[in-house]
Amino acid sequence: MAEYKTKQKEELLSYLRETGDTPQSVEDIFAALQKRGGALGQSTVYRLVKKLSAEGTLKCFSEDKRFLYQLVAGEDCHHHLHLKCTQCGKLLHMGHSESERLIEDIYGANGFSVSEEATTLFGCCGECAAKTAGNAKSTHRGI
Amino acid sequence: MAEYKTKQKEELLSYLRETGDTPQSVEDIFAALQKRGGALGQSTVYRLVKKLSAEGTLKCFSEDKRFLYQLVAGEDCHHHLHLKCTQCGKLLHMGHSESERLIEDIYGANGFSVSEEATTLFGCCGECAAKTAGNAKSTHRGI
DNA sequence: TACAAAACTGAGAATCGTTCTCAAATTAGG
DNA sequence: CCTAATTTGAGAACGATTCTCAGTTTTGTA
Repeated sequence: MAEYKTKQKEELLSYLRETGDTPQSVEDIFAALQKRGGALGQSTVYRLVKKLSAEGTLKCFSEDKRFLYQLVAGEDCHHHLHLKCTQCGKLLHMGHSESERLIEDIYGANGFSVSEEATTLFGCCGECAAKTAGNAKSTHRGI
Repeated sequence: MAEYKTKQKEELLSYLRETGDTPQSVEDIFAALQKRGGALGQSTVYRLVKKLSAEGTLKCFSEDKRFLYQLVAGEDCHHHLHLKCTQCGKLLHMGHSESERLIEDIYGANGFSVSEEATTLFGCCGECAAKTAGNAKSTHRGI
């Protein structure tokens, strides 16, 4: 008896499946689910989102002062690092073996075990680099 | 008349110069400056830290639920990636050349340019790994 | 040196995202 | 079914940050 299956969790996942690559705040999720029938309480959304992130099912990003969540597509998806483009929002997936190698290198050099679930590398994807070949727009918040 | 020079700002910068590589929360800064004579108000610390970040004088990154600030010392400090231990909170600095190599590898494999300023790698440092040699306690917050 | 406008400060109130609490409801195994 | 483990939800609590506004400091100018 480790984990129960609830309709609230299904609703939440279903919604995040629809929104796909667009990271959602708890407020977004709560409001959207309120509108369609399946209303979950706020606390529940916070709890689920937190739990699913810890499991690696969701990725969590901080935006200004709150957190955004997005479904990590695919099954084996928490066995590699993710690359998040800060311009278009796209989430790229590093290869499994590439991730492993990188993490081992870092461990070798620093004795530090990078967590694949907790880490996201931010930067600029190839397409965006091609498009915006000059005008970078920076918010002051570092991350 | 664009900018006035105040002793509060000097105090703050002086403190951050001392703490150097250890990122400080507003609370840290406020408490420390309180202890020594030069007490600035909280609001002032918040204001200064925000302004200085916007100017690029400070680097700001998020830890759990609040922001930490550190002086962008010289040319070196923003030219490497950071490793953040989610257990003890320590911030390790990757070597400059190691960072570069890693970023180049990723670029080669994915066409993605990792931003050193925006990225922090989360995980577990050697000491903590030694201590808690079994019961891994993960916080969910990715960033 | 005096003056006034502009910028800065600080104490406390307000805001707002998130977590906590706890009783009630739901789920799964026996 | 029965019962224990787990999840839910409403609202209170919390805590980091921002706002407000009257008073102070800084700076350019006369």
